[in-house]
Amino acid sequence: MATPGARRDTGRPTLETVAAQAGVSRSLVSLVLNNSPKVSPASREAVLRAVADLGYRPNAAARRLAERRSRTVGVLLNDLRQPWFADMLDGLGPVLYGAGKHMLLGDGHIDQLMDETLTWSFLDFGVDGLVLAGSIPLSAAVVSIARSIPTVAVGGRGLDLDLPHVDVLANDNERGATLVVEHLTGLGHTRIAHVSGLPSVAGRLRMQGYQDAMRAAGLGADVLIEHGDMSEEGGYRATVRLLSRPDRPTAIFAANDLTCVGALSAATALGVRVPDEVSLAGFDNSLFARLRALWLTSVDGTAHLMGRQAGQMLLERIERPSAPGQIRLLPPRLEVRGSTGPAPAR
Amino acid sequence: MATPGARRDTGRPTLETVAAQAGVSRSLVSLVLNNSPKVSPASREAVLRAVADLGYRPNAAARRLAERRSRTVGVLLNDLRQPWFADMLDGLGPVLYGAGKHMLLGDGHIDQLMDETLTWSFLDFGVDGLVLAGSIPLSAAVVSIARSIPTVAVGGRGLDLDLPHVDVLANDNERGATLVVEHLTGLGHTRIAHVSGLPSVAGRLRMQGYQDAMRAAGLGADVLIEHGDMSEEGGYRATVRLLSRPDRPTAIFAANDLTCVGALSAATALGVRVPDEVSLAGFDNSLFARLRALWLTSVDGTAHLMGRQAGQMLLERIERPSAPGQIRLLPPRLEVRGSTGPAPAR
DNA sequence: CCGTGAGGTTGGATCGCTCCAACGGCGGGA
DNA sequence: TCCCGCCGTTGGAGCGATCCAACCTCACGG
Repeated sequence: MATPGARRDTGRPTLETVAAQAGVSRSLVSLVLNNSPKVSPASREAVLRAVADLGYRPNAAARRLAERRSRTVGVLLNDLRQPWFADMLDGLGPVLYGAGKHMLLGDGHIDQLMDETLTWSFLDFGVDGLVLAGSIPLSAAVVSIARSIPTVAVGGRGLDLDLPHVDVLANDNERGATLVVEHLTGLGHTRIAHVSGLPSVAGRLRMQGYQDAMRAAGLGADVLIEHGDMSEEGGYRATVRLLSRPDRPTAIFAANDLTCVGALSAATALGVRVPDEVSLAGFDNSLFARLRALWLTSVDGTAHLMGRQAGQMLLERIERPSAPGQIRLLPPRLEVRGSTGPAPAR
Repeated sequence: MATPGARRDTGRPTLETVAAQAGVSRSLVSLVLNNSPKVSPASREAVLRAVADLGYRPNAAARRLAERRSRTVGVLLNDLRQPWFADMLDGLGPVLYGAGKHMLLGDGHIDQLMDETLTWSFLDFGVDGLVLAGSIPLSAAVVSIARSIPTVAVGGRGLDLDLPHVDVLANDNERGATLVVEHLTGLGHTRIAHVSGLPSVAGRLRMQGYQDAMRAAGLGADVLIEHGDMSEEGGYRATVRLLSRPDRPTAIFAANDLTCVGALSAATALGVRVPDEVSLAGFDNSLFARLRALWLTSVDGTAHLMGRQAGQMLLERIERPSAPGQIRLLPPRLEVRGSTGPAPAR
């Protein structure tokens, strides 16, 4: 695919073009574009008009090359399918754009299949900062990047990240689990089981929170855990096992909404009425939980707020890259819906 | 080599560094990296070792500036919340990466809030091509971009795009609607209603397909449409209206899965059993439709395949930018699940 | 013995921008 | 009147890559 011969002229106006049109020098145009205070109103006016007339837009690559920074941050999501990303991004975007930064999105899931080209390309591109969202697997590429540029991890993974200058912003998963247990005990439940979502850090913390809260409520002996895997299928299977026990639980706390949906299906399939005979609670307050047909009580991780805060933390870190990394936990909120109700009379 | 006014040295190795280490010239290193055939095995070896030793990675901005192309395509999604994007991207990603292109993702929804900075930044960055996914509103920015660089529109919008050199790849929405109607008539239904999703082009086409298919089945007189808006809420309301009629339909074709979920809730709320008393079918075969607890019959738009094809079309268009734009429709598939069943005996 | 061409290799120009040192004009203080 | 400082402005040197024309070896045929 070698294209021999003359380099094509793209025809797009450059600084040079604008300068000529405005009758000033390249440098002056540059100063105007970066709104330097030391430009006379007259020149500024002339330049701006030339810019408008020509429809000039600066070449990002050239700017990046000269400036040695890209005014761009990379956002690595672990799987676009996770609904909370959208909310998180809605919070993150405005903060970054407000600071004059652009956002590059990448899907870590696809990236993995692609031999991490994306992650590397973030580095090659020279992003000024990186947001790791969700439980990104700590591949060599990611670690290497996180070590060399300002990074904030938001969401699930990260608490065990243990990199010196990386900030971590997460849901207080343990607190969320506590909220659920308190809600359920408040309704009179004692046999409260948990369907875990173990592979992930978030899952582990939620399980931990469940155990602690149960003990704190004096229900340490009633702790009952079946393992799921954060999927609907896993939730279904685990719940079938739970509801088949002779001393079946009257309430189930699922590690996430998808698991909870699985639990709901299982209860329906076994003819156990929700919430009359068994209460179900999920985690994430995702779109699923909000569907009328499901209407699940769920812990809200305040994704939007997390996005905003992640943005601010990243901007601060870009300012002072070597500040010690901090961990910030956001308090979750319980959204009570139709899947939980009073414990059945014995 | 006294460099006056020394700018900060980032410490990252450059071509120069590698060349020095390998004892050859910059140019040779460049040739090796672009695997030119005219390099002696010895030099190639030496260069590659130096690259590995130094951990050299080419600077994307510099490359882009010199090459005048970015090896990158922009993907503008209209709203990350749409589940089919993930599947589409799973199809698109490998094709593009396979051709040595990177992918920049952008969320048009956020972008709108942000005054279209993203869209412009794609242009500034100099993406080689653009994928418009879903029903992107045709803002000035988008139109201007689509006019100046190779673009493929995939998914909902686009059929009415009417830009000379833009390819359009879409679901055959009308055919999908036909599949549903045929499935339902095959089950003995005649009073088949439709909950539309009008604002969007896809919604209009699905409605059109429904009408045509009804007529083709000799049920032109039974055409019954209530307007929804592609949301759960809209589906709920429309279905309440439909099921409250004296001659209530025995089957409802919803414009998308979310609408169908709303319809399901409405049926449940009104005490109408699904599928015994009313059959429901959706469109998109999204995660919702696949949830056991909902288990909706739905039209599958083969998002993964669309992604793959969109990638190929874009690559071709990048090769020959001025070829006439083509429109390609992909045949959908009906995924039959638990929400449809035989028409109730009269 | 020399011209020739192919195979490798090299320097330098270039991409479009930023940044810095230097420069010209103008007004005010000595 | 002269000098100095300040404000605006300018040319030029990078940034880190690509690419082309020029160049240097040799091997080989005449």
